[in-house]
Amino acid sequence: MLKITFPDGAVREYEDGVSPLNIAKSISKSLAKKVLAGKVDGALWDATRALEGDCTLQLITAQDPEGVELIRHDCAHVMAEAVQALFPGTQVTIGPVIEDGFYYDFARDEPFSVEDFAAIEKKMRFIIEQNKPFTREVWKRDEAIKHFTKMGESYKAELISDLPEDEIITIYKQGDWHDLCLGPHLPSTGKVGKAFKLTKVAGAYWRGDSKNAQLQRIYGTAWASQDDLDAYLHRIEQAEKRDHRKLGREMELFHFQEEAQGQAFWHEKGWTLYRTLQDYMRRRQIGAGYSEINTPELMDQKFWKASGHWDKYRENMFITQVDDEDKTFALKPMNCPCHVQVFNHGQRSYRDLPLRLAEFGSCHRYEPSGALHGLMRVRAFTQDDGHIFCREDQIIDEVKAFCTLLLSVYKDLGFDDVMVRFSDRPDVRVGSDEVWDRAEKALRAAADATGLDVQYNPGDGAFYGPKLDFVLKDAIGREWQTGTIQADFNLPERLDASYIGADDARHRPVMLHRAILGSFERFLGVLIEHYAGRFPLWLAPLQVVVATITSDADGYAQKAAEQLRAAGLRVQTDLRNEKINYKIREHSLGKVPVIAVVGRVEAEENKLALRFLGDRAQEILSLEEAKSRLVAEATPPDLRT
RNA sequence: GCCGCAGUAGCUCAGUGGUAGAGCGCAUCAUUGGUAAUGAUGAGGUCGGGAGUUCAAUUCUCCCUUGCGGCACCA
Repeated sequence: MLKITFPDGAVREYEDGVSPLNIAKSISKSLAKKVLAGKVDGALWDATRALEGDCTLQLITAQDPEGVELIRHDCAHVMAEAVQALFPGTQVTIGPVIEDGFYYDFARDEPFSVEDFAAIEKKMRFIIEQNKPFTREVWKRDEAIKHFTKMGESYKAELISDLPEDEIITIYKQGDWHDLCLGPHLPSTGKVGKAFKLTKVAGAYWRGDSKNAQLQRIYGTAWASQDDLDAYLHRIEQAEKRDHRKLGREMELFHFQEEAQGQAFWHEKGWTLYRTLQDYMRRRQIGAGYSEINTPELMDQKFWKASGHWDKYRENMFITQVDDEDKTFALKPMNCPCHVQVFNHGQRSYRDLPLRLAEFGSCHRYEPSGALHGLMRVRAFTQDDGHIFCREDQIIDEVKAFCTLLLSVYKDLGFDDVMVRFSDRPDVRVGSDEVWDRAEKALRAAADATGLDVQYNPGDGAFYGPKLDFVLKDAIGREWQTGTIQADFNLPERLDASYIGADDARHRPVMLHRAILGSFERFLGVLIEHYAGRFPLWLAPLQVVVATITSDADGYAQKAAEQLRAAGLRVQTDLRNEKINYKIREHSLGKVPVIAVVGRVEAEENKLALRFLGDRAQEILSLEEAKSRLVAEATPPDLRT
C-alpha cells in the first residue's frame, strides 16, 4: 500500500502501482477527465505512470500553470510528428516550452515557409483527434544511440551521447511516433486541445552557437482554451499598435533611411521630446552633484589600443582615415576612457573625491546588421553616461546615492515596477579576490538598501568588476534593462589614474561606470511604447492645439495661443477651414494631450474649452485659469513645488 | 553576421510578361461648422538599385541594398 498525502493535508492509502490518473478516477469522474499530470513530491509526473512510493501528490489540470506548460510541450511533440509525416527526411532536434508557447528546431535542407503552416496544423489536429496515448519507456543508452543513428536522427543521437552516463534515457511514444524526452507528458494527444496556432519560422543555430549548423525553428503558441488563445492574440495585436517604429512615423518623431543605417533622423517633435528628457536628466544629475563634461568623438587608434578596446572591440568600432595624414582614428564606442583623461588632467587630491563626471556622450558602434531594431538598437546613440571616481571605501555610499537617484528618475518617468540584477565575479577577470570581495559586498548592500527585488546573477559581472543592472517593467508588462552601475578596478590601472591621498602618497581611484537611461535613443523607444505615444503633458512634444470652430475666432485663437506660449507651453493653432469634428479627430489621433476649442462664445468671454486626450468631456475655463492649470501640469516633475 | 520573408504614390495596401490602381493624405474650389472624417475637382509613381532572359520585365532569374521575424551578438 502507498500512503499519498494531498495538498489539503489529507492522507489516503492506495494499492501499489496506482497512478495519479487512477487516484483522480477514485475521487471523481470529472476530475479524471481533467487531470493532465501529477506533481509528486514537487516534481511533475505522468498521469498514467505508476507511483513508486509514499509521496505527496497534487493533481495538475489545465487550470494550473504546469498544466498549460504540458499542453505546450505536447503540442511541440505533436507538431514534430506532423512535420515528419508531411516532410519525410526532416530530422528532429529539440522542442522546448517558452513563454506563451513552444518551438521545435528541425534539420531539413528545404526551408519551411509560413505557407506550410495550414497543412502542418491540419495534420496536428488529426493527430490530436486520434487521441493517441503517450507512453513512457526507459531505454538503454547504447541502444538508444544505435536506434536514432539508424533512423538517421543524428542530432538526437548526439544529444543522447552527451547526456551524463548515469542519466536515465526515456522515450515517449505517441502511437508509432516517438521522441527522446525527459517528460512528463499528457495522458494522450487529445488533451492538447484545439487552442493552438503556429506563429513563425526562423533560423536558429544548433545548440545556440553560431559556429554550428543552422536549423529551422517553427514557433507556436498553445493555451488551455480558445478564449485564452484569443486573449493572447489580442495582446500581441495591442503590443504591435504601440510599436515605437510605427508611432515614430505616425507622430512625426523620427525616421530612418538606408543611407544612414541604424541612425535616427530626429524630426522636430521627436527632438523636442529628446531635449525635454535630456534637460530633465541634466537637472537631476547636476542636482546630484555631477559635473557635466564633453569629450571628443574621434580619437587616434593608439588611444583605443591603450584603453584595451582595440583588442576587444575592434570589430564593432567605426574606423576613419584622412587622406593627408597617416593616422587612423576611431569613433568612440563609449566614453569611459575619455573621462579618465579628464580625471588625469592636472593633479587630483583625495579632497576631489568622489568626482562625479557626467556626459551626454555621443557614441557609435558598428552593430551587426541583424541586431538593428528601430531606436532600441542603433549604431549612433547618446548615453546618459557618468563615471564616479572614488576611494574604495566610498563605493557603498556612491552606489546607494546612485540607486536613489535612479529610482526617483524612473518614478518621474512613469516606471514604478523596477527590479535589480546583481552580477558578481566571472571566471575570467582582473583584480584580486580581496578587492572583488569588497566591491561585491558594497554593491550587494546598496542593492538591498533600495528595497527592490534583487535577482542574483552569479558569474555575470564585467571582467573588471561586479555590476548592478536595473530592469523596469513597462505598461504592458515587458521588461527592459536600462540602468546600470559597475565597479571598475581595471581601467584606472590601465590608464594610470591616480590621486594624492591624505598620506601624501599616490593612490588608484575606483571607477564606477553608471547610466540611468542607458541611451536616449533606446530609452525613448521604451518610453514611446510604455505610453503608447500618449505622453504626460510635460513630455509631450506638442502640448496644446488651439482649434477654431469658425474663422471669426481666428484672432482670439492666435492671441490665446500666444499667451500660452509665453507661459512656456508648446502650442500650435489650427485655423484651417475645417469642421471642429475633423480637427478633434485629427489631433486626437495625433495624440495631442490638450485641444483648446475656441468659437464665437469663447472669443467673446475670453475662455478656452479644454478637451484632454482620452476624455470626451470638455472643461470651459477662463484663459487665465486654463493657462495656470496647464502650466502646472506641464511642469516637469522635478520642478514641481 | 546567419536563416527565412518583404520593398508598388507621403501613409496603408491591391495588381499584372504588353511601362499601374484604391483608401487616407496633399492641392484647388465651394462650404463658417460647437467636440473623433463636409462635398467636388485635381496633381502625384524610373513599381528599392544593378545586371540577365525576352519582341517586350514592376511581374521571371541572379547580384546588391534596406526593412521585417527569429538566431547569434550587445563594452
